[in-house]
Parts: sequence; structure tokens; C-alpha cells
Amino acid sequence: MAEMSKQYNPGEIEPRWAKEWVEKRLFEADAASRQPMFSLVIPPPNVTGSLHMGHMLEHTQIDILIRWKRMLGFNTLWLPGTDHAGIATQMVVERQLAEQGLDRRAMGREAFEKKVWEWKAQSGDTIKQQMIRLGASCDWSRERFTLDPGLSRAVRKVFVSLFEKGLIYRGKYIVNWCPRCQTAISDLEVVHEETQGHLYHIRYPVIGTDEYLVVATTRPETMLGDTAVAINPSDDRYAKFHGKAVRLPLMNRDIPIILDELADPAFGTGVVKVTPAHDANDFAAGQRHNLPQIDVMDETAKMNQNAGAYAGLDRFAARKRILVDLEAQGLLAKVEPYTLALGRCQRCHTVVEPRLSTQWFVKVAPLAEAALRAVEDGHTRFTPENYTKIYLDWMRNIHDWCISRQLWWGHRIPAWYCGSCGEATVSLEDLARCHKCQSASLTQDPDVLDTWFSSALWPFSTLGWPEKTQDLQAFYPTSLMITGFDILFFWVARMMMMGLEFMHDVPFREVYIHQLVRDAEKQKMSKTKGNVIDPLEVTEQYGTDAVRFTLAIMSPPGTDIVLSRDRMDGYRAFANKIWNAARFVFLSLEKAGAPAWIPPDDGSFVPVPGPEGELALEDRWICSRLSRLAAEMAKAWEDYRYDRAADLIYHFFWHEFCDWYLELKKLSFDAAPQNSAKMPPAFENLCRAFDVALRLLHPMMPFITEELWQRLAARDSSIALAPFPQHDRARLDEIAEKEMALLQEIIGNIRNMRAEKRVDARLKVAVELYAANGSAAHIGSQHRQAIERLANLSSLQLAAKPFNEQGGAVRSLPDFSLKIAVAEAVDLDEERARWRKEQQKLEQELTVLGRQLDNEQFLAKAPQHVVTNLRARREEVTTQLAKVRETLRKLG
RNA sequence: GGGCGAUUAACUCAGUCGGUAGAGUGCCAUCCUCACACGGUGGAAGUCACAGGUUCGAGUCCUGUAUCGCCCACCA
Repeated sequence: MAEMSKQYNPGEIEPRWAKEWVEKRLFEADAASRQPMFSLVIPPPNVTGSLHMGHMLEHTQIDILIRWKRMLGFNTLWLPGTDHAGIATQMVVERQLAEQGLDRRAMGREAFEKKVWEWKAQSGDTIKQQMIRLGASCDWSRERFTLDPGLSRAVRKVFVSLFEKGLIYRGKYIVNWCPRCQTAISDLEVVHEETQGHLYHIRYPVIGTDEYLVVATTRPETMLGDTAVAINPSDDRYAKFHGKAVRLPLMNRDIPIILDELADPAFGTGVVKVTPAHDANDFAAGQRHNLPQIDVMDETAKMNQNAGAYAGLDRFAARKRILVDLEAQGLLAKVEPYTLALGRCQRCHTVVEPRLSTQWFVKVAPLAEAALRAVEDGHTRFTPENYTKIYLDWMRNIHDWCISRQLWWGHRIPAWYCGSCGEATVSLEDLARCHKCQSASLTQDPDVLDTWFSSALWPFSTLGWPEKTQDLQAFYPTSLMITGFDILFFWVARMMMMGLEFMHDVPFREVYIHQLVRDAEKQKMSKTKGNVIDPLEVTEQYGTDAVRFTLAIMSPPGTDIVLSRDRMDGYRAFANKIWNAARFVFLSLEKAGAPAWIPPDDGSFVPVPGPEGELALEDRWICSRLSRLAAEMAKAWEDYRYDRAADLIYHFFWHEFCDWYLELKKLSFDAAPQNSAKMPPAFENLCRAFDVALRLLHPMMPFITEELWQRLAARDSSIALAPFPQHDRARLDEIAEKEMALLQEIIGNIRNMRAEKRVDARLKVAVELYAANGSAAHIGSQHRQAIERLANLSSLQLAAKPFNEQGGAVRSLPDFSLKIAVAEAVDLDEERARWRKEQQKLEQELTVLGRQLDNEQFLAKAPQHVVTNLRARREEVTTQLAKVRETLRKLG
């Protein structure tokens, strides 16, 4: 047997198994042979190559489920990919370009795209290495899912198909425009931020009068593009201005006063300026009233020639100048502080400018309708459930989706414009000639698609769509999608829509939304804040198993995870505890000269009886507990309660297996035959119990369990492929559990008495036990040695009669009484204080019980079993209280 | 503006049928007993944010208040 150090060293064990798993290709072996199937759609790791705790959490939860399912005999497949991580890709690309001093415009599109694919491939590999290090058992070598040339074709097909159905259209609308990225972005990519700004009140002179209309705006620079002012038709204050016009200050243009619901009489002055080219609402109003659209800015948000004297100024510089000029002309009526939700670009944080431009849109209402119904009808289920509501609300209020981007990366829009006749054609194949006039002067639309457009196809494009592949047939719809709520709308909702449209079924049966990882100050971890905990650093420090376990146990659904190093420290200790429990097992076997353990074929745990058919209490008990645990953990994982599963196995391993089972086993070992050819049952059962316990723990702590499982017996397989323990009703042993509880109670009470009497922990004392009933008598006689050993006694005598004296060295409980031989004099004051406290507690409880049981309404309305339980409890408390009072009386 | 969530021990959090509150860490005492001091044993510690209500009974259900956090939103 290889040497085991006293301290578990994950740094030594983990890399070995990570490597082993990859070489063994667990998934390939597994997928080839097993049924049924379990498939997942997996969010991609960050292509930048830097991982954060969010990824670690996500992949830990995924990996736990996959390991568990695999042990249950499921054929598993996940669809991980790097292609669709467009946002991350852009970051990589930008960084790489800058580092290499390249200019994307100069290098040309083709060369640029080639470079991008190169970088993606590289970073994908970095990720692979890192994820394996973090314990993910996924096989990253499925080339077809990582670099997928087929995706471009699928994207084009989807685009054309939607276009032909009228679900994609091209039009001139107000879109969110990022002046720095110089592209349109979708509503979802705009983050709103409460900002302290100003509301400027500006006087517009009404023509033919000496009166003014005062309009309020937060963006004065847009006034240069005003083509009307609006008042509400029902607003009597301004009835006299109906049909009149105003002179637009600074531009000296006459613009009409229109009547429109756009103006809310309750807000500000009730008059609103109308700028159709720079505001979505105004745009709509402009359409209603046939107003001209005057764009006063260029794509970098500098004022253009339409801005008259202000042309060439940046929008914010222009704002300043305009305010100064208005002030000078006495047209600035008022400036008041105003809090507004300023829209910024998700990527670069630049203030977004609503801008009039021609873009491609997806008409989402019909798609959303199907996606809505699928969830309402329960074809896809959300966990936690409250996300169902969030999803449905969003789907109901969905706007059309702007899908064209003026970027250099991504799938190009398959549309061609004819230089001769102006015809626009959408086509599956590259076009050489215009369909209409046969001209060859065609140019493809320079825009690319929103990265989420191709992502939306992931569940089926990765499986070979539009070909009717076997994969598609077998794995669509997938079983599960695990992701964070931050991309619920970006990705999940859009996969739903596209899946239903093109596959006529939902892309996944279940969606599990995981938690968000926060730092100790509850701040969202982000690189800009610099509060990130680096997964590689903490796994180095605490071990992958400990970090995984921490993430699992801190993950009740619907909450955030506040990650602390203290917790990780605690679970590193847990790993160490398991390591040492194993050391004990192995050392014991070695010492007894027991032969190597040959595990049973099925890996089940049925205790092996002794020569006379007898079974030790601890074996019956641990067997019953393990069976119960298998059921409880399976249920927990079924419900995505990683926290509960982790809590169960933690408590079991430490406080049942180590604290009691191993301690009791030490006795059987002393009695077991040495150097026998066949393994004695005492050892056999221990090995089996340990084997089963390791399997239960394996999904959460894969490395240490693999290592110990391999050491436990010679194997040619992996614990990752071993069957998960099944719950078996027949293995439950209520009697053993009750007997064990009584044994624990007796030992616990003796230990407690020792501590209270301040008996030196090293001193063995004599104790007498009076059994008030058969069960206690049985335990007292059958497990005398166990009690002596675990309570550190010189002897345990069974008393024939109840003890006369009370208090001091005697303690009475319902099932038994104990008398401890104390050498030193008992501190009576301390003793009295303890009993008084006990008396007080019991009296308090009795009052509460009495209040309920003397209440007729309670007796009439409460369920029978509650009443019965409380009655029994009252009797018990009454008896105990009487004993305590008697004790106190004797103590004086 | 609309919606969602949180508030329980010193700290971080469980508590999903309403039936006198749990864990881990930390703390106190004690023990380096031949698996483990990253350990053993014992112990102390809570007006379940606040105010009402429903109920025989509320941490749990309802209403309101306060504080914190998040999501969504085209009122200038």
C-alpha cells in the first residue's frame, strides 16, 4: 500500500486524476454503451481565458449533476461551445489586435476573420485545460461542438427562412446606438443607470404672439433636430395655441404645434418638444403627424451639418454651448436637478444615443407567442419556479429585436444590394448577379448579426441541423439547461423561440437558474471592481474538492452565494477528515493482516454476517443509514438542492461514520481474527460501507473519492463509472436505528456528566447504569464494552434497583439512570444552579404545553396526532420535573 | 414608475404540511487517548427587522412600515 500522509494534499492528488479522466475519456466510453440519455445545453466558458467564480459555480453544478446521472447509468451529452460567445470574443479580438498593432480595417475582412478563428481556437484550448483542472469531467475534445463551420450555414438558413415568413424585416427606426462601438445594439444590451442630471426648461416663442411655450428636456442638444412641439389635445391651458407654430430657438426654424397624446399634461409644463430622429417616442409621434426627421449627429455622436453653428462639436460640448446661448437670449427658463435613468452600452459603458438608422429586425411577437405557450403548458419547467413568471412577463412585453450590428465580427447578414437597380435580395447562397436586373454590381450588406442570433440556434445547430442527424433525433430536446439569470432573456428566451420555430419543440425540458456569486461584502464580483476571487488561486489553496463542496453547500436555489474563505477552509478540513478516516481503515486492515478486499460486483451494501449469522449493531445501523441517505441525496439532486445533498453527506460522514461507526468498529477489530485467509466480516462490512459512502460523495468531491476508492480495492475502472447506491427499503432497520440512538444517548450523558463533574478527561471512572426498561437493559448488557470505551470508563455496572439518591453523581432520564463514581467532592452550588436551570426550562415548557392542552378550541381543532404528541410530551415533562424537584429538595 | 427577493446566534446561512428554532465558522472549558490538533469531548449563545391581522397555535400565511439588494420600463 502506498504511503498516506497525515494531511491530505489535494495538490498532489487532483492533477493526477484530472489527467487520468481525460485519458480514459469517460464520456466516450460511457456514451457508447449506456441508456437512457441525459443531455444539457451548457453556457460557454469565457473565451478571454480568464475564469471567474461564476463559471466555477456553473460548471461545478453541471458537473455534479452529470457525475450523478452517469453513476445512475444515464448516457450523458452536453453541448458546450465557444463559438457563440461573441461578446467575449470581441474582447479577445480587440485585445489581441491592440497587442499586435493591427488595424482591422487595413487588414481586410477575410484576413480578419481568419485571425479571429485562430484566436478562438487558442483560447478554447486554454479554457479546456483550466476546466479540467477545476474538476469538470466534460470531454472538450468534441471538435464539432467547439469550432463549428456548419453554424454559418445554419444561421443563414434560419435568417432566410424567417425573412421569407415575414418575420425578419429591414427598416428605418430609432435604435440604441453606441457612439464608441459605432454600432446599433439591442434593448437588452443597454444598461440603465440612475444618474444625477438636469431638466432644462426652454422657452419656444409662439409665432404671432409674444408668448412662449416652455418645454422641458434632459438632452438640450437634440432640440436642434426638433420638428414640432406637442401638447395634449385635452389640455385646456394650451387650447389657445391650437393650430399655431413656434420658432425653434437657435435654429430659427418655424415648427408646428401638434396635438398628441405624447404630451402628458401632468408632467412638467405639459409641453414636449418633438425630435423624431433622436427619440423613439418622438419618432412614433412624427410618423403620426408626418413630421420631417432631422438627424443632427453623426455615428460618433458629433453634431453634423444639420446642427448649424454647432456642427463638429461633440454632443456634450454642444449641450454646453447651447445652454450658454439660450441663457444669453433669455430663453432658458429654468434648470432643475433631475434623476434620470441613463442608458449606457453594456460593453463599453458609453452613453447610448437613440439614433435613426436602417437596421434589420426580428418580428418577435409570433415567435414569443409560441415560446409563451410552451412554458404555460409546462413543456419547459423553470427552477426556481419564480423565474417562470419573470420569463412570461418578459415574453408578453417583448419588442422587436434589432439584429444587425455594424461590427467586424460575427455572421454576415445574407442580403445583397444591387448597384444598378437598387434591389435588395436575401439569399441562402452567395449571389453573383441581381435577380431582377442581372447586374453583377452587387454588394453584400456589411452588417453582421447580433451574436445572440446564432446563439439562439445552439441547441440544434450543434447537433447537425439542418441535416436530419442521429444526434438531433437522440438529443433534441435536451434534458436540461443550466445557466445564470443574467442571460435568461439574451439566450434562454431566444433559444426557446428559435427551437420552437425550427424544431417544433422546446430546446430543453428544464431550465435551472443558478445563483450569483458575490464577495464577502455582497458585491457582485467583477473585474472592474477588482473584488474577484480567482478560482485557480483558491483551488490551489484549498483544493478543487473543497471549493466545489463549498459552492454546492452554499447554493440554496433563488439566493446569491456570498463566498467566504472561512467556509472553504472548513471544507478543506472535511476533505482531510475523510482522508484520515480512510487512513484508519487501511491501517487497520494492514495491522490485522487482512487480505485485499474484493468488492462485490454490484457495489451494493448488504452487511455480511458473522460465523453464527450475527450482525453487529453498527453494521445494521450504518447500512440502514446509508440506504436512507442514498434516497435523500437523490431527492435533493433531483430538486437541484445541492446545498441539501452536501449538508447530508457532510453530516453523515463526519458525525455518523467517523464519530460513531468507526469508533464502534475499533471494538470489533480487536475481536476479529488476525491474518485470516478470508476477510473477517468486521472488516468486510467496513470496506463496503466506506465504498458506498465514497460513491455518495463522489459527485461533489470527485478527486479525493476517486483516490480513496482506488486505494480501497484494486480496480480497473473509475468511481465516476461506478453505480450510484440505490435506496432499498429492505435495508432500512428501524430497530437498529433506535438501539443506536439509545446507545448514543447513554454515552452522551455519561460524557456530559464527566464534564460537569470536572472529571479529568484522562481518568477512567466507574459508572452504574439502571435500566428503566428492556431496551436500555439490552443496550447496557450487549454494548457494555462500547460504552466503557467511548465514555472512557473503568467499568460499567448494571444496577438492579433505581438509585436512592438524586443529584450529585446521579442523573435520571426516562429510559435509564446513571450514577458516576466521583472521587472529588461535588460543588453543591454549581450542582444546584444546574438543576434550577433545568427546572426552569421544564416549567416553562409545561406552561406552554398546558396553555395549549387546557384550551378546548385547541383540542377541538388541532389534528389528533399533534394532540397525542403534546399529551405524551406533557407526561414526560411532568415526570422529569418531579424528579428534578426531588433532586433539588435533596440538595437542600 | 412597475415587479422580485432579502432581514433568524458574534459571522455566513438553512428552516419548501403553520405544531415550543438548526448548521458551519467563531467563542468558552478540557484533552496532543496508537485515523485525524485541518482533531476529540462537553458547553454558552436567538424578542426569528418592526407594527397589526388570520389561527387553538405564526420564523412559516395576510396587510402595512423600515432598511438593503436585484430585475424591468420609450414620460420629455
